[in-house]
Amino acid sequence: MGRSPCCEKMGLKKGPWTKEEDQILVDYISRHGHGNWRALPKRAGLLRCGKSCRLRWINYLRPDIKRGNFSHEEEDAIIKLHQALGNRWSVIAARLPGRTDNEIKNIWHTRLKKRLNDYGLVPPQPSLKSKSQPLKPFAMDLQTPSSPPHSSTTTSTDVHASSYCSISSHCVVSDAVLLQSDLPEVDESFWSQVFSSENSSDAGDLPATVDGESRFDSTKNETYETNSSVEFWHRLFSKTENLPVLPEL
DNA sequence: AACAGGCTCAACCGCAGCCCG
DNA sequence: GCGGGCTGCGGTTGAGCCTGT
Repeated sequence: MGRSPCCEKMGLKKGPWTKEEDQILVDYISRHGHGNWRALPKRAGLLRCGKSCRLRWINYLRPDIKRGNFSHEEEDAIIKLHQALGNRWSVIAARLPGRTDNEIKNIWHTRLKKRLNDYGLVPPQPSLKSKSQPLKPFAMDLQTPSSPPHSSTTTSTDVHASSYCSISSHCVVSDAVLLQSDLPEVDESFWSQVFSSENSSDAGDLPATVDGESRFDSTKNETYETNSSVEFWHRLFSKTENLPVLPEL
């Protein structure tokens, strides 16, 4: 095994990327795909290591990256998923289309963790040491409550959710269970649909907080106005709180 | 206006696991 | 089955920005 030597080579640039470098990388990948990351910088004419190129592409340049503030729903989803999955940022990111693991990790450490601490709800340190433990995929249903979760039976892979979930919406539910069956896979087009309609005349159908403007501010002790998404999570957890708890993931 | 402390986030580091010869 | 190379992941860092005094 051992560490890849590519970043140790002399003469490779480090630090913030310039617009020119970004452009070169985007141009190259859009034309040829990334292929072998290690070989990419040389082929593209970049004085960067492949690792750096990969990170820049995945975390910043990818066309499907959704920039901007996290919505209330996304923050809730992160909190819940973190409770269920632990620090498996890439898995959490996979449930939040358009968001990167790095971004989610940052949000968690800078805002959400602090927010939970403010409420005296210290997030547990999940005992998920092994990356190889199988996780049956599920997805957070972040759609509006007008499209209710799928009704179906409980499965053995239901994910135990948190007692501190929905802090941002003041919707704390104890020992709730996030059902895989309640959380259908998110269509990758979902976010683009939601956020493209955000500015449309149909935006009234969307949760009031989806634009991130009316976020909860724990430092000011302000709450979100009750909105449909809050009701949705409340319904979800209320509906499921008596269901059996999963064994540890 | 200046400074200090806090916060954010892009980027780096190093390990672990997967893949392939 | 083994070993080396590559990729992906999570933890950490630090520069720049923000906010309060």
